[in-house]
Amino acid sequence: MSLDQEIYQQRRAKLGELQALGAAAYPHHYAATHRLAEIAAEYSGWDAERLERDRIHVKVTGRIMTLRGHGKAGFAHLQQAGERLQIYVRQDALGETGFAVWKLVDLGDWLGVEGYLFRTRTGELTVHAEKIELLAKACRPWPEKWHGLQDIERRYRQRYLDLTVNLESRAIFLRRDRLMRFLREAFQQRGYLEVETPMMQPMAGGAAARPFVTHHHALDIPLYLRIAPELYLKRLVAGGLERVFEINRNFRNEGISTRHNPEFTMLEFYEAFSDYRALMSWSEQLLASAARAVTGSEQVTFHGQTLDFSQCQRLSLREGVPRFWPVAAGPKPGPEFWADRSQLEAAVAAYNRYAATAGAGAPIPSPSGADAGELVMALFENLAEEHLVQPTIVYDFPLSVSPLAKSKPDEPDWVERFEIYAGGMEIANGYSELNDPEEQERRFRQQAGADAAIDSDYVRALEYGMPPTAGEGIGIDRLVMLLTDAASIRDVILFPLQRPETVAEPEGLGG
RNA sequence: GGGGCGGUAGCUCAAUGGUAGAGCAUUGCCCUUUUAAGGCAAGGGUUCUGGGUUCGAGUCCCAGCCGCCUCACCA
Repeated sequence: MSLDQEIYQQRRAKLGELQALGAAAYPHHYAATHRLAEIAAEYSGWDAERLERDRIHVKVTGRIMTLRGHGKAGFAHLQQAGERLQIYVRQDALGETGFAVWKLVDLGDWLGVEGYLFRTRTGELTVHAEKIELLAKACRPWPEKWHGLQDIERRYRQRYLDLTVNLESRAIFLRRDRLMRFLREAFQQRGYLEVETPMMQPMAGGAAARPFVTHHHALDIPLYLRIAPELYLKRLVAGGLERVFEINRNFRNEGISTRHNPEFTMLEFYEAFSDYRALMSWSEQLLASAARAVTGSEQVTFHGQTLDFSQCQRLSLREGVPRFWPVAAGPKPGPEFWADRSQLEAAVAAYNRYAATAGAGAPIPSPSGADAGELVMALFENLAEEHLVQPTIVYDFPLSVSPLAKSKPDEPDWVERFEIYAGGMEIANGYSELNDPEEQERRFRQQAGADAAIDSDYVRALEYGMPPTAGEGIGIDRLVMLLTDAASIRDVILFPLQRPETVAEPEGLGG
């Protein structure tokens, strides 16, 4: 029998002993008078004399995190919502039966304690227990109290342990919650309506990622988990919901990395009678206020660097290529390299030679097959992205990589689109929305290929008329990473996708 | 999918190719103001799996599984 199983059986047996003492193994409720945080807030200033004079009776609950037996007495720390409070028990205060219950208590158990506050010789605020009740037993052995749970895989798999033992992990999710509240409030104040659109879609549109496929039995049709809510949200704008936002999951059947989880949370929002310029300014303010709301400052530490959200740098995509051109790759492309096919291909060739020799990056495949826009985009992503540590708005993208964005009036091959980068990651993407149905249909057909299906209801919605609109998506998980200095997207997602585990059964319940 | 690193007791970690250890946790005894409580004693191992080299493998080699990092994929 393994130690796990041995401990499991010992602790189940203790539940039986507890019932023999007249207690419930798993009681239904416990009426506490205080949260541990309330006790800390109200009585941390009280000295021993005052606590003795105005004796404060409390009933508290918490999980046992430390346990120190002293013969016919003992100490423990209860933890509740990240707060700890010490309790002191002694046989003469608890009585024979109460003390027998104490003897059956283990690390990790949930306990209800009734008593009065006092200060120990070392001055620690402590509950002098008069009555204790086991509320739920930890039948599995608890992680080590000092080093805690380090194994990164187990921290994700068994988040319930991680959240209790690693309080910095708990703090990340409290910050995440604060960000979500802030964002909802900010959008409501700007007159936005929060909506929910289908996560199961008959066609996966709005982005170019591989979808997950499932099947609906009653209708006998394939359904796709959405890769973006975009096309549904814009239908709503066409329907007169002039400002809408949605915060929810997208699903992309692609690789997993420190910046990618197959399901991730996206904030998408659309406002009528607006354009990408307006959204750039508003996004800039939004990020600054979000940083302040969540961290208390517009300057945020991320991977040892200070990111300043008080203002975004701005840079056109086309400028980015010469700006971040590495010396080792030879002469910089000229300022209008993108307008001339031969200059562009020369730049790609120079970059590819550089990528091969320095091992500094991935080569850009098949320059002759790609159109100019794809090449400029590839150059930008390979050269610039990692340098965009300070919050930066990159604007004006090639049309060929932006099938849903509206062209620039004076440059038909370029669109009114921007992305926001910070910490070397893309965190937002927005544009003036294309609302000409014929133009949209042409671009869909070009993207999908002649025979492939396109979302013709979306085109139909545009045919009824969608007002001029600007929209944007913000990657919430990555934003949380920035605001919590997280190294991996998995640190900011409670249950990141992992290969399934086979759970060890504790051969409990007497076999 | 490519490359790099890792997998040892419940947890955190040690161990030149030579008897697998420590701290915490667990069990028993002592202990009525401790706090990583303390003292005495005990139990606990498929060293990820399978092959191979060797007198001898946790250690070296090969294959596989799992994880992390990285590159690729991913508007």
